[in-house]
Amino acid sequence: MPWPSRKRDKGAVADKKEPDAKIAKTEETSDKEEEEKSSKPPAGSSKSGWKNWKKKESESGGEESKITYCHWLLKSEPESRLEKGVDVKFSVDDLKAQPNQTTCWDGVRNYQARNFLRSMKLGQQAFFYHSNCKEPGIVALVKIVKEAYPDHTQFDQKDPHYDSTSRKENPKWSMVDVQFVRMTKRFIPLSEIKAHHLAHKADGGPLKDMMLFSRQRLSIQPLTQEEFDFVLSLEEEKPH
DNA sequence: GCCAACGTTGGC
DNA sequence: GCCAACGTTGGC
Repeated sequence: MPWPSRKRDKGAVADKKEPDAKIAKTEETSDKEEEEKSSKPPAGSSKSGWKNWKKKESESGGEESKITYCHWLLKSEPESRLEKGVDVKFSVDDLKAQPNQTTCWDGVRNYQARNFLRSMKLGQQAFFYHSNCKEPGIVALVKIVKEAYPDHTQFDQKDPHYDSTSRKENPKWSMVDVQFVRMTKRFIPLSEIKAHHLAHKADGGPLKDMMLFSRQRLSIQPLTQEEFDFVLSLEEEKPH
């Protein structure tokens, strides 16, 4: 079942040696486990960390952590690049070439991205985004066909995303399965989305808070319904 | 290839 | 717990 797949998001944790203590305070506060679904501080985490996270959230998104997201943007690199000797390229054509045009989205090693992965629901749609390439932008629509389960690559020493600190009894990292739905009617370049984002920051339009720009390094990001609808409507327009 | 943004690490 | 150094992401 594990299809070969090389998604983006090597996250900073890929070769960390000493996890725990410190980490538990910083990112795990915001991201660790499932506690944060509720709006209370995770058990055993520092309050200040939680508060900071909440603050950051409202600053960048203007939304509360309560809102449930229904749409996503997934970054993947369409051009070859070696990571620990392994090519991490995974373009939309690579996705289409998979059995059932389905892949497991492995290799995510960033806590915030992981938590978004874990909140994905069966059938939800996502944009497939090409990053770190000549023409960054949205190329396709995909959907979640299997909800979060342990990412086996964290236990595989040969894998570039191996995490020696993760225990089988309590895996740190998750993945979902995604299936190709269709190409967008045209390529929607980052530059165009960004131009709308800038305009909307001035006039309060739907892309004013889009995470692609406020959390530029996050490889898995949620979109609000309005953001999703607006971006999708761009495929009907003439390119410019 | 450059480098800004930003997350992580580790000394103090 | 602060913060400088460091490493990675990813646009350009």
